[in-house]
Amino acid sequence: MELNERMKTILAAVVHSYFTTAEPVSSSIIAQKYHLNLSTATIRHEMYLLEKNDYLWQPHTSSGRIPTDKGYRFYVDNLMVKNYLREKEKREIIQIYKKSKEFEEAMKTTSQLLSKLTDNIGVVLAPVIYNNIVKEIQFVAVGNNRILTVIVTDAGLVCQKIVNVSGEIDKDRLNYLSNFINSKLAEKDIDITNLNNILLDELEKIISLQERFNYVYNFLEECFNIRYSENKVYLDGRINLMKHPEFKETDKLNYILSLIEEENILAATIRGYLGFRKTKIIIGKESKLKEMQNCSLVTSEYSIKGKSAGAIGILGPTRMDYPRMISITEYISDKLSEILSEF
Amino acid sequence: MELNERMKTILAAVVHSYFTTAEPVSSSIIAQKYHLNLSTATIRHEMYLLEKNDYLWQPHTSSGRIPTDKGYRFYVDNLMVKNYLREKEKREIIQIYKKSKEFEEAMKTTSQLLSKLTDNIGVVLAPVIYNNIVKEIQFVAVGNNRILTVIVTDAGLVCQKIVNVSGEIDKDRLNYLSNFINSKLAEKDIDITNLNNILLDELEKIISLQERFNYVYNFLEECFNIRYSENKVYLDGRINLMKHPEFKETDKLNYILSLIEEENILAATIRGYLGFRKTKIIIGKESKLKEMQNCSLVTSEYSIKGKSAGAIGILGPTRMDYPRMISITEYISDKLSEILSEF
DNA sequence: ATTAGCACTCTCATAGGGAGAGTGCTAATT
DNA sequence: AATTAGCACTCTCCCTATGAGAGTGCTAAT
Repeated sequence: MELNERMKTILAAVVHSYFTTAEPVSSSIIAQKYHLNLSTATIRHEMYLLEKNDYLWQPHTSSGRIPTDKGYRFYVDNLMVKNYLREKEKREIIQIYKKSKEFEEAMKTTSQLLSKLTDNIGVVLAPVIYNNIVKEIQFVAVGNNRILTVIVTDAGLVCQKIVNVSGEIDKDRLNYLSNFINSKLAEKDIDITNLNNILLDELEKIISLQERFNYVYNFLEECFNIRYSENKVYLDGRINLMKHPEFKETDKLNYILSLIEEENILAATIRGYLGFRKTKIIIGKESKLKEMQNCSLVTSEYSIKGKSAGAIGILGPTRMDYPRMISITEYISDKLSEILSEF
Repeated sequence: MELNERMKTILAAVVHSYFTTAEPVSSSIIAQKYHLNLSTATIRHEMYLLEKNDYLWQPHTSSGRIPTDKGYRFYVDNLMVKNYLREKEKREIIQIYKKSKEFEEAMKTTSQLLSKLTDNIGVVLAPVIYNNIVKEIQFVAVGNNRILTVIVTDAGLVCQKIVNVSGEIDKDRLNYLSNFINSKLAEKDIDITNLNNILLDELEKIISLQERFNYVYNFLEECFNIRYSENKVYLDGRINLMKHPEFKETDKLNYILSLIEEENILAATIRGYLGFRKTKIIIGKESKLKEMQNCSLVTSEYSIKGKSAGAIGILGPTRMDYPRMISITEYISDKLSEILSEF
């Protein structure tokens, strides 16, 4: 069924009122607060139709109405008015970011900003590295039997790993090795995912010539074995959950807490939604995760030097101020992109 | 008032029964479950005295009794029977640790182990570095205008920092610099806290002689400026809170959630209790933090190569199985010490 | 010193009732 | 044909009452 204009107006009013008060919305509230010049009976009739079409639902007969996931979806896709951050808010965000001189700090600041500005949970996925071109590899002997491998990518991301080796470390050989590898890297663009295969193939050739490289082979294999599955996630504002009346019910709180406990699952979920467009909104049961059924997630991708790198987002009850969540997420992802590109 | 033997027995029984059932303990329950060969009236009389002396309290007149913080304290200090982990459990812990090849992994594994084994929140404070002797410093140019500084301490801890520099990096100068610094480090034991002062003093001398070092001065100042306040904390098992009936009450949950939201405060609190003895127990209001008033914290220090490095702990409701919490915390801290010492 | 006995207190579950909010339906109005 | 007034009906919420049950404190007897 196609919604007529009046139904759209009423749906938008219900979404707005329910977001504001967290109470089921009655026909008289719509009539009073939104000046539609309609009687409550007429509004009631339209709400009845909206309910029949799954845009609204009632906790019990003779109570006011609450938007369904479908109702929120229609609102987000067709009804909501874009929100713009005030200049003052933008300045404050920029001001706070000025203090972030390092990568880790920028990530933390971002999740804090997201949670403070939205009163929800702020989520930041660290940049993925696997589609990056490897620009440079350095080996640093730390102590007597450990080597710190530093991989620098074209986007300027730095990826480190400490590997234990048996036996003394010969610094000259280590130098020779890194010079050799870096010369190979300069020749062609090697994706970090292929690092292992390509470089070890190259090394095979030398090893057959120069036996003395043999001892580093195992160590290199370990160095290049970067675990892509390990997605660092920065979360902030869990306590904000307690501000929302929907999470007064223990089982709903339980769901969302177990969602944010398993950071890997949350990260994988967010990644699963990426790539289609910059900002993405997942409302309640639209997610396959049962833990997310009472929540909405607004995510926005950020980039480093123009190349998509990761995503930020906010997680809260489905009853949220979607226009504002979107504008905040988008603005912050833009700023984060700028900052990370400068590093 | 000095507690007589019978009062001690009854107090221990109340603590045990309340831990098991989470229900206020009545005189008849004590009589039935703990076979003291006393009538309920006698037990009631002793409980009355225990209450008068603040070891027990009643939620309301004519209800059973619950231990107070003081009651738990007396139990922990004088009554509880030491618990020993079963060999099977020890083996399982060792087995799980075998997978941890890296520092970061060991930290995460530890917090997970703590939370899984105790059904409470597992806390791990990363090793503090400020009382370590600096053994070695390496500079690695990453990209064109960034330098990765790697500081290795005598305990084998590695501390890294990326610093932006303006202008091109001369690799020969960087080498010269690190050789110079490492020679100075070999001469005397420099505490990491004094790194900045001492080395920059030394550099001053050279700079006056060799003008070309001037450009690195600012950069070094930034490199050595390690922020000690930044205490990395690993937390796991927040969801376990929901298993305990005491946190069904929203405001109690609120308190503990805000405690674990501010990881820095939690870390500082735990650090504040360290040093006196290996294992420390903080019960409810014994902590000055109002957020901790419904919780207990059991912490145990771990060491690296015999030198105290950090602490692990578990955080849960005051109604907890103290003997078991202690044995788990102590055993895991021992294992963690071993693993970190081997790295 | 211990205990049996008992009155007393408080919680908890249940039921009833009245107020209030809000709906759905129908008949009247525009 | 669309809108609305009117009204019966439903459901929640809050208050009160009531009785059972658990547990205590006290006293007198053992």
